[in-house]
Amino acid sequence: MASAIHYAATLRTLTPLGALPDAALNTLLSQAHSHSYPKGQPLFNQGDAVGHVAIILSGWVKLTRTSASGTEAVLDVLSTGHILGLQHFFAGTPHPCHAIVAEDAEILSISATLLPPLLAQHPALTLAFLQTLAQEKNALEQELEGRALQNAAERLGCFLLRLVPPAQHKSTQPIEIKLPFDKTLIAARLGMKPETFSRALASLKKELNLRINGSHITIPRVGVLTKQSCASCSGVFPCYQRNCR
Amino acid sequence: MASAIHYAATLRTLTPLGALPDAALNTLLSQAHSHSYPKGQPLFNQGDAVGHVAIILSGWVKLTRTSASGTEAVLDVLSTGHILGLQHFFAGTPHPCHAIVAEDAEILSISATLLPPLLAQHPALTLAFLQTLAQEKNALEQELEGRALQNAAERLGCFLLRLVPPAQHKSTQPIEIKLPFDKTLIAARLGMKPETFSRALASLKKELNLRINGSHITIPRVGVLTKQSCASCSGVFPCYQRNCR
DNA sequence: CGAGGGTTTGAAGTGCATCAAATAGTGTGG
DNA sequence: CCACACTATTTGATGCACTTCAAACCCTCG
Repeated sequence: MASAIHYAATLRTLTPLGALPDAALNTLLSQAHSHSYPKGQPLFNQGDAVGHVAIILSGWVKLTRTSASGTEAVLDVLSTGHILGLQHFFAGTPHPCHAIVAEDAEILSISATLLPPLLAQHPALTLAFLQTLAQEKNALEQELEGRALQNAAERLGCFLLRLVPPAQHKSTQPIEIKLPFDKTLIAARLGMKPETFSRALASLKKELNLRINGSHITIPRVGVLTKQSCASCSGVFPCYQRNCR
Repeated sequence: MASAIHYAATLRTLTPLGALPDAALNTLLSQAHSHSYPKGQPLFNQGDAVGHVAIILSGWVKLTRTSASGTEAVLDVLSTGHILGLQHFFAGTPHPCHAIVAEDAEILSISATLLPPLLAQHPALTLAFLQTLAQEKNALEQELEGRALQNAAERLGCFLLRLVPPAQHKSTQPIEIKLPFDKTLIAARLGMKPETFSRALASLKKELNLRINGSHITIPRVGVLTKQSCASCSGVFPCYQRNCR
């Protein structure tokens, strides 16, 4: 456990907590604690009561649901700046999914009891949460569209594109990106099996002359990848409000 | 166009507008107008600016996205009490999807310009919107899980179960339900082709002794359907916060 | 009655999953 | 620094669920 005040700047730019005035944010952070979690550790499980919200400071956390027959669906894999449990707090339901650390993570916990008075005092915070949730819901609908309309290779291409830094979206130079976590987890995140992921990547490599070295991938021409991946999608790259880093 | 005051009671129970005091709701409704739209009519299109929010008073509206190559994904099909465009208003983006009337509908339009002052004056409304959005986001994640883990027949079974009135969830008597819209649209809503829908229904019919007469379906034992449909899903029926009627 | 959309049925094709096994990569203890 | 154990990733062969294409059927409505 450590004090969390020195994360203020990060939280201000990356999360809706930026809607709070400095003093209120500092007060809030003085009541929060950050903690390191190793890969594999659950932050909460499906069915748990929502006792606190958890802000990811670093690392990756996957949200999953497990069916009665034991298969696991990965809903999302989240990183710095994402607030876990917020929507469950507002929905008034227990956690409907598991949150499991996918890559060693630093997590800031805020007790749910602190939120109601904070919301009452700071309407701007409430609106900021509303905006965040609305954008996340849009992103989720886009995800659903992708599952319906794109094949495995297109979904993967789309994922790779979202790893390209915004400054290089229009670049005509080769771009090197690094996969942020396990290929197995990326596969699950994209709704496919590891074997399918591997074959999809191989086919993209062939078509687009990707250079692949473990988790490092060089895309010779971003524009060409865009053309192949965005064909059966309703948006045009860059299409995601929320990106993947 | 007609005045909308007489919808107050409906809106109070079915929508987050119920968080408003009577006077404020009535004022709001006096500035809103209801209008009938025939099947097929678009309420807004992908890319449109968000000029107003639209509350469904009756009928059905489908939300769809169209890919560059022309295929259509149905995100949801919505009915009485759902507020269209709210999340796009809060996200600050143009409409990312089409809203098209699927069955003749009565729609109440509220200009988006009315919302900011209303939210400023009524924090309870803001919180109610937050709750609604959070629940809808949960439902969407459940949908995503379903697409990942359930096969066509299971998704259909799940859909049929959500048409059973809550009072009869535990009943051991045969229940008759009526499909609320076209089988073709239900198929799209469930992420399958009409042919697949038809075969899935036929297989459920055989396994569960459904009686099928056009859009009227009799389920001899709800519990048996539950067992077959909820097997590869993380929830236990009744699992949906929001239901389908 | 006839036109046209919704629905069903059949036959064939396709993409992804599954199963199985090889290979590469990573961390551990000696 | 190496051998081992273990996991991640790739590759091949096969199966299955859903799609696609085609045609029949059915139902409603002018």
